[in-house]
Amino acid sequence: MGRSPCCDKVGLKKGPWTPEEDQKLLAYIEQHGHGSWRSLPLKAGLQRCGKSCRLRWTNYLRPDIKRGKFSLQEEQTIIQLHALLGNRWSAIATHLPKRTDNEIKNYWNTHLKKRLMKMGIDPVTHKPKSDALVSNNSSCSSNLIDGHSSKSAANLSHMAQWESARLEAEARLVRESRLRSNPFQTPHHQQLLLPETNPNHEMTGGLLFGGPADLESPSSTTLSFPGPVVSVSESRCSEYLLESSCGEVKETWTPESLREDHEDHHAFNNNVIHNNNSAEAGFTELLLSNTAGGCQEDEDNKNYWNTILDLVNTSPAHDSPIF
DNA sequence: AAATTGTCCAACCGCACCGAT
DNA sequence: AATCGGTGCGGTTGGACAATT
Repeated sequence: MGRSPCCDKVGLKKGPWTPEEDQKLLAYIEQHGHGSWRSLPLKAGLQRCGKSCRLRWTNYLRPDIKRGKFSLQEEQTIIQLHALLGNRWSAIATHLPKRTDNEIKNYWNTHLKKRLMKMGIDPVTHKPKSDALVSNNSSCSSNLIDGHSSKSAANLSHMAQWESARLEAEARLVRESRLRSNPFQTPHHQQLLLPETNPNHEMTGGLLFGGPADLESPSSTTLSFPGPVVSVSESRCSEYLLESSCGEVKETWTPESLREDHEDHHAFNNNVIHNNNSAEAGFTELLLSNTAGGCQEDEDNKNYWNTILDLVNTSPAHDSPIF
């Protein structure tokens, strides 16, 4: 389409921000909210493009940012979520309060990815890099992972696909909900009014969802499949998750059946996360605890995650100065 | 002590998405 | 339906700093 640049680059400053610039940006947002990022620099007296201001704010100046070393718990969460979501940093960041997607991305690239590789685990697939490596070394800890069936891995991949879609919607809701509670939020953008209480919330996939009357979700979630692009309902995602985790998928998911889901995706849009806490805690819990059914695949899945986490936690490399 | 190499992370860039027109 | 502006996302870069030779 050939878009015009986000701002006139001529005369605009690039590179590291000075304390004075930070102060100007902070002061302006505290007083007015960011409003339109495009027009902010001029109003705030900054020689920066709006995009640069937004980045500086979201990754550095925002008051709700935690800086410093990642805790073991945070590392585990990142690894788990990355296994399911891949490089969906913003979705992952949703589950790590006060961490930015950029920070998580950097931490993954500089620490966790290397650590997994050193352990012989492919950081992309989260599986041992080669079967040969495993079969040739029965004492190798990665053997524990590879004992896991390919069926389970396939299930995991399906789960990831669905969970990914759900998380996207979830992340959006959480972001918007946060904006609501953020005193510096833009006054007219992205405002979302969540009900304070919900008399009939139900557990769905480890999360609390309100009834249809709760609110209209800002957008649907779209998945890409071989075939038509469809939207699927939250309830269907959860069903699928449960089915997959037991290895008992009851039906083949054809484009037609998925299209049916498109029919009721409105119901998905009407589902709402009841509050931030349940939204942020829900998924990880689901990941590790939706094995209540007790079927073999459940155990396999649980073992898979436990093994990854154990490996990371007990790896000598973990304490090595290399990392 | 100086030069080289490696690591980290803030910031940039380009693209995609979404809503408005 | 097409276009446009605003924003968000993920990949990449480059400079500062640390470690090593």
